[in-house]
Amino acid sequence: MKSTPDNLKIDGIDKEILRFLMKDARKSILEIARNIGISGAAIHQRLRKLESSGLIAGSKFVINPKALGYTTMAYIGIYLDKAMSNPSAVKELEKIPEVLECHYTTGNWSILIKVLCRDNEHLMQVLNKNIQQIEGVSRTETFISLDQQIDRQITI
Amino acid sequence: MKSTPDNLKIDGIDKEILRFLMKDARKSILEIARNIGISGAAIHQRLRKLESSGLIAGSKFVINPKALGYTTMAYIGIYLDKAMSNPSAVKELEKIPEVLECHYTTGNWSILIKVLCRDNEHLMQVLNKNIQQIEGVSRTETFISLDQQIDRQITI
DNA sequence: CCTGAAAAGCCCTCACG
DNA sequence: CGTGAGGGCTTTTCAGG
Repeated sequence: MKSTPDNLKIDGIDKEILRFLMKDARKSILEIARNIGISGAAIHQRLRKLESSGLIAGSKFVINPKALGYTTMAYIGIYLDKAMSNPSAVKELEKIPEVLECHYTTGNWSILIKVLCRDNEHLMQVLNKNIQQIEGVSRTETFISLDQQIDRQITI
Repeated sequence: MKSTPDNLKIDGIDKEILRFLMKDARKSILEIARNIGISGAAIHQRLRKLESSGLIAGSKFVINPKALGYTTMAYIGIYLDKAMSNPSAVKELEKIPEVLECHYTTGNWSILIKVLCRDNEHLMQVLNKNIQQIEGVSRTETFISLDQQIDRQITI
């Protein structure tokens, strides 16, 4: 089972290890060890501890959407009819591959989603043919990201 | 309708390799090779090709913010005075570690940001003591994410 | 574009300070 | 916590089909 957040003690060396791997998940343990100045075995032990603590959610290759021709990112606020339950809307949104994030939010909308499309025309199709077709979706508000200027993880 | 730019040719095997690594960046080349059914050397060559094509933006360890006590995520729409330039606002936002994303958007706001805070009180402090203090920020609208139900990358 | 082989390097465990 | 040593696996390169 998971350990509780309270018995999680990460020191400066743990933080250094994490900072290296958050930038490059494929960096070798020995290279990190040489950078920090302790043995590979020590890094290995600390990593196992960090993994079993639940702090590490996994690792990912990040692919560059622009290289695949996906250049239009947008946020869409969705109003749902009162009769429409959030879970069944999410189930439909999951089927749309262009939907990368979905948040159940406070405020005007029921749902806020992030979509990634090839271009504005593609975005329009996703809006008209996919999102607006979902039962219970009454209205949407779209905000196109002209430029993403910050993209990072939590600072450790 | 083309889905990829012309100079980039990725076939089914490339896609399989990427799908494995997008899920787990530390999966070994040989393990991928065994799954796909070709030699490790072939996977290695294809990975080098994919890296030099610009398709791969990097790799990341994903850490679990909840394990660090960060449980409140929110989106904040920011209105800027006309006199305030976007780049100088972004420069200030970069200094706030709780700001994870920053988008220059069409629509009502000048800027849409994503923040991650420990709790609602921390969010309030970030709003009052950091964001509202930035020169040129006239008004903000905050949407707390009660639950993030989808979080994924582009489908390959 | 693939392969298998071979050298170099890394992962992981262990016994111990 | 830390270490260094060692067996086994991986990475990386290369000549060849």
